[in-house]
Amino acid sequence: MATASNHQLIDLAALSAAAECLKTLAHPHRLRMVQMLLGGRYTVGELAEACEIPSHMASEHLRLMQRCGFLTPNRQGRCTYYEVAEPHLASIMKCIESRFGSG
Amino acid sequence: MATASNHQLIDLAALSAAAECLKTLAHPHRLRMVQMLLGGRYTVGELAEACEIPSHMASEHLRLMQRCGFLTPNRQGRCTYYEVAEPHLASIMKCIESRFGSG
DNA sequence: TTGACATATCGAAACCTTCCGATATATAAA
DNA sequence: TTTATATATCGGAAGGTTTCGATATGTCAA
Repeated sequence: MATASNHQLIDLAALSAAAECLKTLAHPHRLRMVQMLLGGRYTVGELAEACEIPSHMASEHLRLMQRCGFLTPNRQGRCTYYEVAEPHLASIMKCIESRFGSG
Repeated sequence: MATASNHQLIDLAALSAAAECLKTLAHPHRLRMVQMLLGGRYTVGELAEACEIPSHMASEHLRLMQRCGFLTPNRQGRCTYYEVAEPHLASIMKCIESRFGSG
């Protein structure tokens, strides 16, 4: 049976890694950034402006998300573009949108 | 177009609520509990034993998850059974399993 | 009522996160 | 080289989370 409902419990070490990633995602500004980046690439400054925070704080949020593999930076002249690097982010974000979106 | 890709950005207030919920989920013992409870109902003691923690700490984790609407308690004699109350938990957990599960 | 058991709550110590101002680096333009 | 712009990093203050032992509550059995 391919793709059978694999309902073994995940071991605690893997759950700790998952918890780390969820903790990283669990911030309103970071969620906004991820939601934007799922639709294309943006610079630090653009993301900062969308979240209404100073860009040095956006930079810090982006660093955290880079550290757990969600995003990758891509320097282009003076600007750094960030892009989504973790494909699972799209499906997690869809879950969040279906629960919290205005639809 | 029904179910068109609803790609408006969620407002920051809703993202804050989402972040709260994610933060609550973002703990290895709480993830283990949710994973178990998606397969049936369990008592505080059973969940504590599965996580290898004292039951008064399991009780605290369960209280947090109850507070954000994930679970509901159900007293039966001396035991309290907890059950999943938020249907979206199943799909979020599936995302997590597909990324971190041993499959 | 007493004792045993299951769960819940309290208060404090230890730890982690967020945020901020200041400063550093890296690139481009003058 | 100097200046301006964009991003990154540092150190510390404020606030939140986790964990623990101690204690309280709620239920059953004797």
